[in-house]
Amino acid sequence: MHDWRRTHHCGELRASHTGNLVRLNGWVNAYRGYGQQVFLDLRDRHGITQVVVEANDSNLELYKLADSVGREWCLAVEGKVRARLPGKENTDLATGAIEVEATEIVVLNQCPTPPFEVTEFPGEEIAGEDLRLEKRYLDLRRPSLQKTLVLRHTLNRVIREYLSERGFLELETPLLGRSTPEGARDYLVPSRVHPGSWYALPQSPQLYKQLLMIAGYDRYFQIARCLRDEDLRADRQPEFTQLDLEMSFVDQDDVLGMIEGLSKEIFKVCRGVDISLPIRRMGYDEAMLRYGSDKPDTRFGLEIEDLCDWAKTVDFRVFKEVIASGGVVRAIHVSQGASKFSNTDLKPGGKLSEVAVKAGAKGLAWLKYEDNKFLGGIEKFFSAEAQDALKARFGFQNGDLLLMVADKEDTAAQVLGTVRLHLANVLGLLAGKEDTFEILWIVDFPSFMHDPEAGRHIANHHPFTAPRVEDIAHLDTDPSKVRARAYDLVINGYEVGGGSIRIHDPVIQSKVFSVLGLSPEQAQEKFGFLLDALKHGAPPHGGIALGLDRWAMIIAGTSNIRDVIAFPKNQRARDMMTGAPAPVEPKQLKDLGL
RNA sequence: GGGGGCGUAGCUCAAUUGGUUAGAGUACCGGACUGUCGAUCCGGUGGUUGCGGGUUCGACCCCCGUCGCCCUCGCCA
Repeated sequence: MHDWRRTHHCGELRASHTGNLVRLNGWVNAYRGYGQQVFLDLRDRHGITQVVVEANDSNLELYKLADSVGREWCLAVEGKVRARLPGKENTDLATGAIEVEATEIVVLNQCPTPPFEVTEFPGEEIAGEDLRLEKRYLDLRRPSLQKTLVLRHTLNRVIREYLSERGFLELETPLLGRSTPEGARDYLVPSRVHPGSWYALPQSPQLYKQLLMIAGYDRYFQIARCLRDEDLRADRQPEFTQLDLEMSFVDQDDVLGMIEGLSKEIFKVCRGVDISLPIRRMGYDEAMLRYGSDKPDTRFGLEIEDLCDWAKTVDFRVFKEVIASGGVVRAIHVSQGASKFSNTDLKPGGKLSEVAVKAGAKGLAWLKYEDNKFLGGIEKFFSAEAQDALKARFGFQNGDLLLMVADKEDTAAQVLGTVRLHLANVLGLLAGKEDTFEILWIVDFPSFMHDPEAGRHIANHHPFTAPRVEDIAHLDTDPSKVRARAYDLVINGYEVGGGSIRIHDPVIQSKVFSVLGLSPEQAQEKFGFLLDALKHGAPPHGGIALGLDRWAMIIAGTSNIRDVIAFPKNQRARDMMTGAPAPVEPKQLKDLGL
């Protein structure tokens, strides 16, 4: 072959190309020998084309070569496009009307028998993930994984177009920065020039983008890699990608509105789904009360009900004591749930009870309603009137189940939030919801949470989040009452974005540092550059960051973040393919003074 | 660091709850076949049951330790 370079890709040829002399480059997806014929499916990222070699008197060499190739060999094929025999078209392939009758084949590279099958078959289990991650270059040949990486590209493209059209500048910020207190554990990089000193890789470009606002770049975005040295989860990687965005001279509604428009565009282009605007907003307190979570999955019901008023009226010591000590009694009513859980599941040590206990509950109280009466053991503590009130409150039907938790408010919320998600899984409430996207803003977060271990307040969002104007007075008196001008974006129970209006007043910023237990000296030492910058005509500004890996997960319909990252780390933060992290040469350490 | 699950042929899984020679599908190798398309049919190779120790007449199975992978809590401003 004088030139092996392709004239077409493997998803391109149609009946209209019949008679053309073409060259294809690709990988052997499948081999089918049939007597004196060989069929090869040649695959590239665009599609699959069938190549055929028929033995005759003059092409013995070619036939032998075609008969000898293995899966995943890389080939160049030259041949003539011809229509398939009538009735032999393959409607499953875009190129199924034609085939290429090979006149010459060049083996660009061989491949040993792959350690797992690259070809995917519906309903068939693919190889284990650790093996696939070790040979990721083969795994990434799978069409489904190629589709998710194309999605990542489309997502980035939509974002760049949408924001550029609206006057945003895509600007870059340093990877080598300064370690700051608060927040996640930093990845550190030793300085060779300054032995004993360290750079930190960014947890986010937070401070730089605020400084860009102060510098007058009033609409900024960046598709930024962020790094946090914390333990991994199914939806968390140590390095991940955020759409980082910041705007000057805006309030909360401006940022939310901009992201709502962008979200609509993303879903339209990347998923073909039309979401309706505006996106629902829910206060943090309401989310915690009704769903026991600040990132509620609202695709199903099972909402949490507060039973304090009712619990006060009953003669049940457990409830009485909890209420008396300032706690709450809350419940989930599971319609027709009684038969789904045996008394053994519900009793202490039982499956469902353990879910609650592991989430922090002391126990799970329960009532079944069968034969028009309550059963479960604790119903004897409830008077007929109390039982009637309960019945009316939930509209009890025979077969219903009530799960109750009495505890401190935050514990009760967390426990029932966990139980609620568990119930949804066990009861299959999310089946058939693959195309449902429940999007909502969570707003009005408390600015600070008290950390009993450290004996101080910690920032709920981050230390640069502006308090609501009417709450500023509480900074000096009772910081726990301060609500933040912060917002999280939640889709189907995933936190996919979070941001805030920032503090642009150096006095308030200093006050917040003080609430967080930073002395003026410490604040000056760690954040002096920011406090100084805020004095130099800082504009009001705010922004948000979207977790693009999670967006890609949701749009791609996977619950595994590694499915949407080309070269992810495993759960112990190791790159299974390269073996990173790995020891380095002693000389490298010496150069760094380590 | 805690809790849970898993580890058997290259791959995906089974092995009747401690019992004879650890099986199946697929992949791979060989053979047959001129319209296949997850080809089919016939035959074949392939096992330190993650690793180490223990209990037992006997261990894939039970016990102890250890390694690895996954989920989760802590952690993730």
